[in-house]
Amino acid sequence: MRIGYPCINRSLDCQGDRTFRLKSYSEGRLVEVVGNNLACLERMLRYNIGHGIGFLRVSSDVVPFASHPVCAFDWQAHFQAPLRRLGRLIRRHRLRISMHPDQFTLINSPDAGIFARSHAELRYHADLLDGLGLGLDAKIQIHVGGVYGERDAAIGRFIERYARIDERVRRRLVIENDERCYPLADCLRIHAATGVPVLFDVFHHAILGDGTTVGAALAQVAPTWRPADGLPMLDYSSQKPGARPGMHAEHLDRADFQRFLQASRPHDFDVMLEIKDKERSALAALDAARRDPRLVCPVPQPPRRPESAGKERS
DNA sequence: TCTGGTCAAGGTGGT
DNA sequence: ACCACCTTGACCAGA
Repeated sequence: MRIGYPCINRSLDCQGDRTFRLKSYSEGRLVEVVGNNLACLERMLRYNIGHGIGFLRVSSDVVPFASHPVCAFDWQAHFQAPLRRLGRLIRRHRLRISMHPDQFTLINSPDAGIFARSHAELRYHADLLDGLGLGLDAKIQIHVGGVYGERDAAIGRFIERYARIDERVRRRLVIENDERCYPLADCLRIHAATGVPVLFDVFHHAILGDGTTVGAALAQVAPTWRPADGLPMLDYSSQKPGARPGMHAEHLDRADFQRFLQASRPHDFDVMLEIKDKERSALAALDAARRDPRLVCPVPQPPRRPESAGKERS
């Protein structure tokens, strides 16, 4: 079990998801922002290594407009060296990486144009993970999509479209149960038809589920991940007190997290904390899990010769 | 320099 | 048909 947080580290004075307006798109601007985002990603990775955080969701905004027609720039070639370097850092410390394209990525839309744009967006995510040189355990998680008034047809369309997606996307793609449209049971049904692994969202399941316990749900989800996919990934959050059901908490609810750790035994997985205060909750979760035999932390920084110690950080 | 309206993309659910 | 919400900060035009 590794523990992680999504996209942003609030303790650092850098943002790895900086973007700009489409209207002000230029190659110069793109290069500047991507350079910034990669530098900040490196700082997040080093922070995580230093703090025992083994799992990170990389922001979809690392390369703004990457899947938009306006972007004709070969960013993969231009940033090949830094991408490779970050990838080596990730692999050396056995960090787990995921990405989560946003809600506009809908492969089951009846609109062929929306599917095409979503496919392009997924290719970008795969390009970034490939560019980092990461193994197939680095996943891209999406939701099933919309219902469009006909669930069965919408699920059928997902299955059809999945077969048409590029292999280099498909081998990284996983689907996640959501809190409005598609509960775990639907995801498992889609898995049975396609083989796509199912990423279990504990909080969504509590809102839109059939009452299956966490333990029983994990027993169903675990076999959907093949060995090459790595450990199953999970999303965990808890309810923001007093807010509309479904709102993510500001801080880790330690007691709830410990109940989750208890209930999830003996299954092993990597858990992503979808909680607003990001790395602070990850640190609290690490502390809450410190006696859990499943917990693994990044391999500590190997000792370095003094003259090379400063180089990689510059 | 400051401020607030606005930002690529879609779908759901309420009125 | 239309709007708020999801989620979120920060970009950037205009004062």
